[in-house]
Amino acid sequence: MSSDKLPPPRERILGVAGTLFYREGYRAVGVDRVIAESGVAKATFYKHFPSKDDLIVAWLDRADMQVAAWAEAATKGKPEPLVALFEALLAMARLPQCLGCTFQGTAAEFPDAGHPGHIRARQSKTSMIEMLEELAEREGLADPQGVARALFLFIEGALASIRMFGQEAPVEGVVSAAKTIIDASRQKGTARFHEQH
Amino acid sequence: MSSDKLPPPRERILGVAGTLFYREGYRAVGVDRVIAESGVAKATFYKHFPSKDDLIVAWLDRADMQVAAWAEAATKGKPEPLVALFEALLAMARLPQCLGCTFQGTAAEFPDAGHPGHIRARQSKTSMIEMLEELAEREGLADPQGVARALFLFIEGALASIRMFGQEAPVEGVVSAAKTIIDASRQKGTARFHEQH
DNA sequence: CTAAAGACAGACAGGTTCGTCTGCTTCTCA
DNA sequence: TGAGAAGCAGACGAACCTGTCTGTCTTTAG
Repeated sequence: MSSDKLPPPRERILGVAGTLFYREGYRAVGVDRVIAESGVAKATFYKHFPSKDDLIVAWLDRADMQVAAWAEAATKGKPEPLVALFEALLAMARLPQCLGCTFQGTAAEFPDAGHPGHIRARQSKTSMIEMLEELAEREGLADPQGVARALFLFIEGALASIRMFGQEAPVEGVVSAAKTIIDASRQKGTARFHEQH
Repeated sequence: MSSDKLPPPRERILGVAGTLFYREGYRAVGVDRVIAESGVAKATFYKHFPSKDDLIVAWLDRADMQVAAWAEAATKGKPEPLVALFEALLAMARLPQCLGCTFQGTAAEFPDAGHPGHIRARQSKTSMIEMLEELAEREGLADPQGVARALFLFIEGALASIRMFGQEAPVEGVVSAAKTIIDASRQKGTARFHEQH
């Protein structure tokens, strides 16, 4: 009674491919394996995704939606949305299934800036920066763009560390470090005291 | 008269392989291409590097030495070595041949934590963190480990951004952001004011 | 009931991968 | 001068890759 019906082929392919790509990388996972593990015919696969690159981009589209939904849920209605975002980041880093950022992995596996996957990954990161700027403005911080970019570097650094170190990544301090950056921008009177030198 | 002698085969292989691996990735560059471009016989190649993984690790050894030398040169004798390190990082990011961090790329292409390349990359990052801790202690900062880890995230974030965005990476603010973190740790009296909440 | 669309199964082609192996040449050093 | 080490050149195999194609079966719509 409980869902004896499989999801449609396209969804099965995308689910399997996303998991494998994220865990093992794009080049390490062949199309044949995606096809076998999603229980689909080869012709069906190539009907939905004319090439492997199309599948990669489709997966990145899905991943971008998931990231956006995660950020939305983490910040919505919070009094300090930026701090809340970093707390959510830290919580995510502690999940065993968190292996870092798939967009960073995409840029590393396809260094050519013109590759469709690289382009899609860059889009996602650009919108992440824009979201941070928007939050910084909404909190009335001085130099919202500068704060957003500094915080973006923190996020990227944390995600890269997770890929490198796994669960032992040294990211515990990311929340308080982010607070330091945010608080420094809150002191409008003594703004940018660090540029005295 | 000026060096009509080629470097020995091992050096040629390592030089060519390093450049190609860094620019295009490990899986995108086959051993056949490394052999062809370094003008070496296949048997010679496999004599010096019994497997491709051995070549990868040898390249990472060399890259680690280069990074250590770079950090040494950037901080040696400077009154504020941590700040100087970030200034050097920013200068490096502006070089067109800078494409990000090869260790991050290694971890992304070989997500398996037990892969020889991943292990070697993790070693390099661990020693980078230790160097930062040492510098933080030498500067007499409060909570040197915490500062070192926060600064490490900045470095990793900047390097990941370079891989993603190239020359347009939003890293200009990394120096002043690092100063903010460092200065916050210098105020020993009001230490960790950001943890009031 | 019939017709058409969609999915399954799998062979096949052309290219690339890593690594082994066989000859031949050059250099070094005793 | 002669022997051994090292390097060059390239064939070869087995596995793997992406993408195409043929054919059968099931489902759905009119």
